[in-house]
Amino acid sequence: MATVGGSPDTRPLTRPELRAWRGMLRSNAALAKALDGRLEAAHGLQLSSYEVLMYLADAEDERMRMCDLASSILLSRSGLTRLVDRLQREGLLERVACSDDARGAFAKLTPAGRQKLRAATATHLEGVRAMFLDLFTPEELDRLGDAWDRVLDHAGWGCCK
Amino acid sequence: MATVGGSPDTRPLTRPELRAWRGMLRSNAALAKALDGRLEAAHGLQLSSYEVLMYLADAEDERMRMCDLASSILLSRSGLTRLVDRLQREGLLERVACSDDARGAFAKLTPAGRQKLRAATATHLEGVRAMFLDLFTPEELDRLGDAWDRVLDHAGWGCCK
DNA sequence: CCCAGGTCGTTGTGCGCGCAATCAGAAGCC
DNA sequence: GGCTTCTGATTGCGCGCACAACGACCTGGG
Repeated sequence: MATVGGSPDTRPLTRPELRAWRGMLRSNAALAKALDGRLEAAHGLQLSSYEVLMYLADAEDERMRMCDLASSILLSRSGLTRLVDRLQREGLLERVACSDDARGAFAKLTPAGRQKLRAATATHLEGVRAMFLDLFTPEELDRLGDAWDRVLDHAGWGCCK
Repeated sequence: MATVGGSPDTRPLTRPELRAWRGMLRSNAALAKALDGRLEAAHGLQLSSYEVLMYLADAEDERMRMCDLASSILLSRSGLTRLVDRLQREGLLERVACSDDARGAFAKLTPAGRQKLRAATATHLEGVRAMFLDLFTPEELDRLGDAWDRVLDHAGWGCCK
């Protein structure tokens, strides 16, 4: 029926394959849009802004190099520059010069930023749990985690990005 | 230690939770970027363009209403208008008036579009299999499919969007 | 010491997207 | 039939992002 020949698998996706693949795309889109919308509505904060504040809060001394921050939140360096610009303008973080590398710059959380993050975190975590985590048992979450590790590892993102 | 009180679960994410959640975000980003890059490099086609052609090819008479197309590929109507503009300019599809609703318009695959899709599909499917589907057993894919259904169902996307 | 090559952050530019407004046409109501 | 109301598609506009180019700076080899 299908094209015969041993080339790298190009058959159309089977139903289960389609379900697994397209479901992931749609779920991700739905979750991202919903969570971003909630955060925006409740605190006037973009999801990407939230991620910046969150990584900063987790970092030592609440500060990170622009470069590391960019790769943490999966953004280009130029994109991060502008994002940090906006957050600085809102007073949620500040730029701090780097003493041992005059090229470098830190983004550092301000008290206002810390407070904003606390409020936003409640909203965000509540959403993540309600729309995602709570739908699965701990065992299922582990399975999912394994799956992602497999994907990221195979894509070469576990190590170099 | 943590804040005591029975409010809707706002504790920080546990390690397994974080792994399941952030892994999904990163996997999705990695897959999307990689697949889009391949498609772009091999055929000068965006992932979103590919999706349009694909849905058209699957549709009856290889044509779909703009509206349906937009919701299929999770794009705003205005976004789709421009995307179809571009694809039309490249000759991959054409606009066809709708006889029973003068407001409506169809996007219809051209022979060139069909051919382009055939070539791109090989690249795309190969990528999806290599980077995602092949990493899982059929049983695991079913589990994943179940997971997505749960997420989408709970988000109210199974029915109304 | 000096220079080549790499890295960090910023800026110019273009692109794709969503939102809101708009227009044409359909659908319901009296 | 004439009115309001709704829907499909397009357009104006602003935003956030990536890419490429740039200047400042670090680093290693001669």
